[in-house]
Amino acid sequence: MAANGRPGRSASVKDVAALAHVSLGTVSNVLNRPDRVSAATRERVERAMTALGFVRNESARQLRTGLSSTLAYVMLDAGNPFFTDVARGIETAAEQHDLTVVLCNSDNRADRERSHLAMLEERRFRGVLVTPVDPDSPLLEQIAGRGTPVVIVDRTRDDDRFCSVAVDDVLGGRTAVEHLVDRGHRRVAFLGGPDNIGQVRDRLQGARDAWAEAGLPPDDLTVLRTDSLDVASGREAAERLLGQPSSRRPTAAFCINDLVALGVLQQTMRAGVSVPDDLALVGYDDIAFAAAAAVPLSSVRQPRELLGARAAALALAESEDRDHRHQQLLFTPELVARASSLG
Amino acid sequence: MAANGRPGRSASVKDVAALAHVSLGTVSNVLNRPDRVSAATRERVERAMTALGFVRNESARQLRTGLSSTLAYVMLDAGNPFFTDVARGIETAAEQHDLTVVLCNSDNRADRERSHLAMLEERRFRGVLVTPVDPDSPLLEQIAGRGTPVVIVDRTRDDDRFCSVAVDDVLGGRTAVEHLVDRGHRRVAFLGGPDNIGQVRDRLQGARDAWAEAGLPPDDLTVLRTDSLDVASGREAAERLLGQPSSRRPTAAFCINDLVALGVLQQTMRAGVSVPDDLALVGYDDIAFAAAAAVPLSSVRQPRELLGARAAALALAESEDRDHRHQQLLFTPELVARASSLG
DNA sequence: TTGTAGGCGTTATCAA
DNA sequence: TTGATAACGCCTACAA
Repeated sequence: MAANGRPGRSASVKDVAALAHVSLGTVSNVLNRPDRVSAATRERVERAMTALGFVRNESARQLRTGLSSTLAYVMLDAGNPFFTDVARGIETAAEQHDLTVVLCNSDNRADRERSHLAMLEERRFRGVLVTPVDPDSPLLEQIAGRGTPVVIVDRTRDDDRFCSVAVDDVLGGRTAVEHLVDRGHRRVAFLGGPDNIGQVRDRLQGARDAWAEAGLPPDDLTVLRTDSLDVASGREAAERLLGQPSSRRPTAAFCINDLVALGVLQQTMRAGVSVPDDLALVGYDDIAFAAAAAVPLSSVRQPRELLGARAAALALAESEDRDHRHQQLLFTPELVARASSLG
Repeated sequence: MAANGRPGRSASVKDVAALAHVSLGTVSNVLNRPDRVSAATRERVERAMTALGFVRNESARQLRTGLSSTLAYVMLDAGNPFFTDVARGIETAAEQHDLTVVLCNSDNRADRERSHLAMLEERRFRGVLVTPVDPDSPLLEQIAGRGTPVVIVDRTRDDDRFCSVAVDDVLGGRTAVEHLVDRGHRRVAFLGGPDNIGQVRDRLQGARDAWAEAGLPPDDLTVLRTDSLDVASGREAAERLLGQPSSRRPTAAFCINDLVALGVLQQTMRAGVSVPDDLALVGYDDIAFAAAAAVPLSSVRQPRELLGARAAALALAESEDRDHRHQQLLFTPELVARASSLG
């Protein structure tokens, strides 16, 4: 296969040049400015390339040019469809600019996030998009300081040292609770946690705002904390919820995301409690599984793919623009009402 | 931030050497053989590194050493939890060997798979794991030919030019149908497609084997084709299934994967048809959403994380072993019976 | 223990 | 249009 002399190393421009009886610079020209080389020699060079199975060495290219054509997205949890949809948006946008995207999964672990970011920094990517486990990680500033565009996705930071794209979580929480109040609910539970996640705080804040503005007693909006944002946490929280005497039990639950809502739904059905008659349910994210649930789930939709696409565009703009001004984009969520909250 | 003279380029070993008043080789030693440098100078060098915000340039390192410490997994569909679980297995195994993993999503598109593979080839990764859209893509052989270990994940090829890890799909199909026959079903539907996917053919083959061995008439195992392997396809197939007169309608359905089964479940409940009383259901993959479905889904479990972990190990072994023999690993699936197929 | 020099594969500049 | 050459940042002999 590797028809050149050195085992373990594949053919280089030098090998191609030798076989085609041209200089190494000419081979490079065939690669990068084909117009500057005569048709005859170009064809000869190209034949040599295929004969040797030549493939450009991107490390050398990048070392020389200082440029990379790949974007990285460090995702918080590859198992959550929300983030894979964001990733799809990134990929679609990147594709239009001939960039490729690699995904890194930090799987909710700060240590893994660190090791990914360190790897990305060493490889000098064109841009790094990240939904951070730890939004305050110094690595983010460090990478940005080296000149690599860093875009924070689906999180906000208080500073303007990065571009960021996010969705208005306060508004999302407000929208969900307004909907439930409109539907006549007067005892509502908020299921979510842990509290150190900004989104959890924001959505709860929005929920409380809506509740207060409806003039309802604060104590009737109960909060059930969850340890994480997955299906199991939803099941567990539902058990606590259903353990309350039905006279005092909330008639609706607003869940921090669809995974939790799905867990609640499952536990509820198992207990013979009807959704939405005995318990109305609103989730968050509107992942595909939400519409496909046994009782189609009402959910607060975020523009997932758009989020990704704009994040990619921001990274690209920053990498091309000498004096770029960071932007914080905030999108508006939208309630999608389905059977789980409609009579 | 970049305290050296050249704008746009970050600090190099040379800059560090200058600041620490040592030679460039000493800096390299601090990086790679810290034991060979005196504590005093080492500390001086390290101070210079942090002062300059030095981060090793991996492109240069890789160019020089020819070695990479990152593995890539080109996944078929990042939105399918099956593949993210495989990816998790890969990451866990890689982590133990101090390798990092990047994920590429081909999203079921051959063109995107090609562009990812091309990118990976140019970057000379340590190993490439791939669940191919196109198992016969010449790029796979090309990459392997260049000396990069290529491991085929969850697919089989007829040749032994690659390592591969897969699960015995014929056995899986057999197991599912044996279970349904055991439960007394005498009219069963197989829902899956398209037919050019090896898994679809294999699982159907296994289903037919079991059916024949039970001495049941071939026509009573009906096949409903789907266009793809997602929830929407399941809903659509269920409509066709439920359109049949209930006297002739199959009493059980074996679905090509859990996404399809979830779609069937949803459509079934919407139509007021009871699972499992009117229609028993068995899926495939045993993704987390299966157990969490409204009616917990019976499913054929594949050892997803193990699959990934072993794939990573094979890639690593091949990259380290001069005369490596390719292995084809075949794992055994296991039926997990839940409410959807139990009376 | 530390310094020097050569080269990895590529691109770009400058001459021819 | 083509060729020679230097440089990107790093690692590793080998020399001091």
